[in-house]
Amino acid sequence: MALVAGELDARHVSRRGIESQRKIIHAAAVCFMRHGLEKATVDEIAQELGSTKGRVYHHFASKNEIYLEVYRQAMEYCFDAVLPLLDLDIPAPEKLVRMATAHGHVMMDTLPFQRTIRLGVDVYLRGSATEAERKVLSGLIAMRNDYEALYRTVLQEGQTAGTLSVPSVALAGRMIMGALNGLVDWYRVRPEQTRDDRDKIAALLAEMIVGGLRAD
Amino acid sequence: MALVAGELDARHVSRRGIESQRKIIHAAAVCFMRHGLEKATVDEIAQELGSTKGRVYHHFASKNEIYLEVYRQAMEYCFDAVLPLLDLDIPAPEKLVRMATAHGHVMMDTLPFQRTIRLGVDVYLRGSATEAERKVLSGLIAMRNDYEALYRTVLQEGQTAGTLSVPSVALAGRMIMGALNGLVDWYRVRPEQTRDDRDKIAALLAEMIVGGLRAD
DNA sequence: GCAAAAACATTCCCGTGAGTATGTTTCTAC
DNA sequence: GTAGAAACATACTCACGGGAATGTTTTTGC
Repeated sequence: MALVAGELDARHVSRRGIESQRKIIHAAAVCFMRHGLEKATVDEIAQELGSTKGRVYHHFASKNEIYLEVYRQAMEYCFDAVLPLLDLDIPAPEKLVRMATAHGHVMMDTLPFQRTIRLGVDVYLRGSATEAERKVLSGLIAMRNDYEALYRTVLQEGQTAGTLSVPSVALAGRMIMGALNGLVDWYRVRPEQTRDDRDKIAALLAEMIVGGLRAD
Repeated sequence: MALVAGELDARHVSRRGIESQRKIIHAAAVCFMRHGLEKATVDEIAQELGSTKGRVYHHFASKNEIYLEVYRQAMEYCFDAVLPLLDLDIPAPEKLVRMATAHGHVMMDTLPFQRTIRLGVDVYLRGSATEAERKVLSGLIAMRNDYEALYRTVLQEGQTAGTLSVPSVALAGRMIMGALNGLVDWYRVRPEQTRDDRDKIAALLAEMIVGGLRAD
């Protein structure tokens, strides 16, 4: 049932239904972040909505399916923020800084989602997943690889152009992702934090990361 | 029961008992890495030992306690590798590279342990833990903070000495940890991988990370 | 060599939470 | 306005796994 990982089937879905699904996904992300993927119960997700389990299982076939949808949403946030920057006609180092900054912002702005996919990644779903679910998961992992490939592309660009000094594109890509994704481990949303604070975090982080790769 | 997080009580423990505990901890780390903290059952841990649940519960009061011990062990590995380097009388950038390299090696060499603490961190144990367990966990988190502080100390050293250019010591520390710990997300042990391969990974990674912080 | 304690194995209990079955309400189409 | 389907709520089932209870073997101290 439901739209498994964006598989928009032809089945008629009302506006209200879509909106309900959106809310469930979001509530699930919050619960997953709070208690982990397993500890977060479906009842709890429903309660977060001010609703009951019936609503959740009307829109999703299983808890796994919800998780997969959170995953997909998280990846979409990343792509939406970074893809537009690729077309910019600027030197690779600058482009990389822009991409890293954007990614940092996404991490902070969509924290529950990003933290969720970090918790489970591929370890969750082992065994307890159906064949179909595993297939969706493979697609999502491929999606994440594609995303990371964007960075590698720019790294290679800079290496070729001579503006970057990258001893290993693969390793540099890993390093960038690690440093940026680490944000979800320590960043905490605080009410007194302004937009400016997040800007500064993202900018400084991006500059430090790319700094080690600039050609001197 | 058992040595909760190194709390070596006066109770007499035989050499055989100690060894048994060690094996349980190690088997648990492997299982935790494979299936996550919740999915990994105590029965499975016992099976990994070629034993039964009775053995496990003879040495540990709960599954949580095992997890805490894995956590502590993981941190100890880190400290053991990095602490000696602090006394070296070399410039901060070099020292930082050495520390980062050592940390990278630990990540790869003790993968199951490091991956385990990454899975749960503080999210696991929420609610289902006893007061005592939570207290031990706090201690372990403090331990991790202390470890990260080692890096911040050297960062500050370099900044003061003028050999490093660190806009934010706190943020730089986070960045370094993120980039290094990210290793456990993508590094996979492969039989054909030599010691040399790991050396190269650790060295390149460390250089890229610190490179962005050197004073020009 | 013999208690007694440690180091296990075996068996059982029982709460928890995913998923289901079924009822009730609200919307939509005609 | 009235079927009928979508969108929920309520109540139930049932497997799984943590931990306890209990039995058995091995080690250790004297």
